[in-house]
Amino acid sequence: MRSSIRRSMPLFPIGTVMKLTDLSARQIRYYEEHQLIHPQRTEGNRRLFSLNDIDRLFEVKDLLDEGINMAGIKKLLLEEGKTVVHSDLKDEEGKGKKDFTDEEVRKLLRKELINAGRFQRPDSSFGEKFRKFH
DNA sequence: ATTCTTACA
DNA sequence: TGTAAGGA
Repeated sequence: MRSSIRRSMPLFPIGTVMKLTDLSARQIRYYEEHQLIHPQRTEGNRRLFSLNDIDRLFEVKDLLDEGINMAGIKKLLLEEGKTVVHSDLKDEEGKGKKDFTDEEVRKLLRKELINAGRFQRPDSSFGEKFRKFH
């Protein structure tokens, strides 16, 4: 299939994920405890989230808005999780979910790099834009 | 400046 | 879930 960057590649620190998903660090870490996401760690023990982790976070957020509790969310996402967790080479097959094109990924990464070396900037639209890819 | 873990007036 | 504390 197309030449895409593996969606499970560790890329963003928790701060970025917070802005993207509009979830608190507390919530993100809590969902990790519940095996809903599996961010990797850097040598310094910092979490690095992949695009798959972020997708999952959005799903969790949606389910939460629908009034579903952790137990329910885990039951729903954990099954599918078996596919996502080990999806280094393939993860969209049979799930009906679109994959990011290299250009889309590069676009996101570029934005990250640009904002990485600058002060604090309140961004409220990126999360929605990102979400639109779904 | 950021993120991490632990714990709870 | 928020938030403070103390270290990396």
